[in-house]
Amino acid sequence: MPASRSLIQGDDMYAIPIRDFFKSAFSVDCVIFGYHAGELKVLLIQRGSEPFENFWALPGDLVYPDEDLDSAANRVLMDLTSLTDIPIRQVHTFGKVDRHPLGRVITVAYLALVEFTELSPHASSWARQTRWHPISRIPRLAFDHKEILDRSVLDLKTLVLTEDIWSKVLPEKFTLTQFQEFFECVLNKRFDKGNFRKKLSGAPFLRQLNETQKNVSHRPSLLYSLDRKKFQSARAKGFAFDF
Amino acid sequence: MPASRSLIQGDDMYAIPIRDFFKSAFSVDCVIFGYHAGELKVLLIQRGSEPFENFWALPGDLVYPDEDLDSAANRVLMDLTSLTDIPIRQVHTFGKVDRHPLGRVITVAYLALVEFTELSPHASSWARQTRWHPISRIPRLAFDHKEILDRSVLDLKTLVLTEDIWSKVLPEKFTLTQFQEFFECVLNKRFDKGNFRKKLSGAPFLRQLNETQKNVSHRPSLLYSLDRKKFQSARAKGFAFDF
DNA sequence: TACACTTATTGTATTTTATACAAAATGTTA
DNA sequence: TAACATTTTGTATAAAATACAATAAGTGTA
Repeated sequence: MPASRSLIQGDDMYAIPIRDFFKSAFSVDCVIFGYHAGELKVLLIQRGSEPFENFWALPGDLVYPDEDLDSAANRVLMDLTSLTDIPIRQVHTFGKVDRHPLGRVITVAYLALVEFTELSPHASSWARQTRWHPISRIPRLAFDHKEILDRSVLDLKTLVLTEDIWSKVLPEKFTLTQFQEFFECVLNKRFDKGNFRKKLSGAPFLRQLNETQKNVSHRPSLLYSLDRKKFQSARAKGFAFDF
Repeated sequence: MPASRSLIQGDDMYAIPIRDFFKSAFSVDCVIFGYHAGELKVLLIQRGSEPFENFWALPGDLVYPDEDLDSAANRVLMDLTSLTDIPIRQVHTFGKVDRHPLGRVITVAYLALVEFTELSPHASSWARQTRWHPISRIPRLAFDHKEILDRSVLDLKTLVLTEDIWSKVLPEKFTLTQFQEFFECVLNKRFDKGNFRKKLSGAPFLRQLNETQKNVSHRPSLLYSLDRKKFQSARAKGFAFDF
């Protein structure tokens, strides 16, 4: 395509009328990962209408003309889970010409991570049902959602090492074992217990509490909490886990 | 916004007619980084028309209705530099409601890295002029392009450690010193010469050639070349530089 | 109470990697 | 041939990663 087709940049000699450009839509799709006790799942909806009626799909929606992209992603998350205040991250934008049967629709994928037992997603007008699916067993998905999901799983692995998106999956007070199990699950690796703790022992963002586990039939663990401020400032200086 | 406004998902009781969603456009903007001899620059254009006439801006264009996102980014790069076969990477999508004066336009930012002396970008119908600007001295930019650029500089630092987008900035045959200088420049760090080489000495993707520098007034360096295949397979196994 | 049991926590010895710095090598140039 | 500039190799030390063992502190049970 010659540059001269361009209009918005100023040359309209052979240009497509600009109104022909303003006939597209964009959507957001949310990859909502759920973690609990060593299991990683993803929240899917079963579509209630065409196209791809009855197919499982990532929850998503068209973006309103007067709505920011990030707001749209938060809205979808909110509609489905009633959760606000969940950190979300943009992953990638998928824009193949024919990816949507109804017209030209590109979609911006977002990723979130929550504790899935704390959350009962409601079916909604547009979702026949919602269900947590283990990431290891995913049904056939609508649109290009499998590609979006695969990409997001990779991105999640990077993100847990650099950002505190895991802050919502651990209880307010957690043990180092829980902390380790989470990373083992997401990264799909095992760590030596002693060495894992040694690595974390200097971390300024882990506050050791004067409290221990209760009612466990073994030596109770010390409890820790996350100091978000200190994590952010460590991150700003370039900190990342090197698991 | 209530979920019930959604239409594409199936509920049209209170919905905005779907045609009202298909009134947006999207563009791509290319952050073309140029490297040469320890200097990092970015290619900007001076806009030839409104909006933001005469402002410096990232090269970009609206995406045609029948054009994939990646193709559009390649087209912009091609129009401006006549270079094909440059690896590009999607960075982020910027979608604030009012980011474009002509209507709802979200933009997908792409990043590329080239050797800037090998390239004479042409001014074009839509670009009054083009110029390489050192990343340390950037003029006021049109739209939200400063935000896009800042974000891309950060992404570049991550990308050079994990992907071979640097493959186009080094000559076919290069010295380890050149290799080191490139990373020092982009990452804005200094490395010990001996230790830097030691780290690289095991790298299977660096082929040592039976050839040395010519016409240098000091001990000539051995020349190396990149084995792309081996780099890719190392990368697939999780390799990344840890500079 | 004493002892088994389970997991937490600390420790230690070994290997590997990073770092700082120096020495030697190899071309050009005067 | 010696000065010069950079490459290349080496070495000594410090730091970090790893494997694995020992000890601690609860619960449950004889």
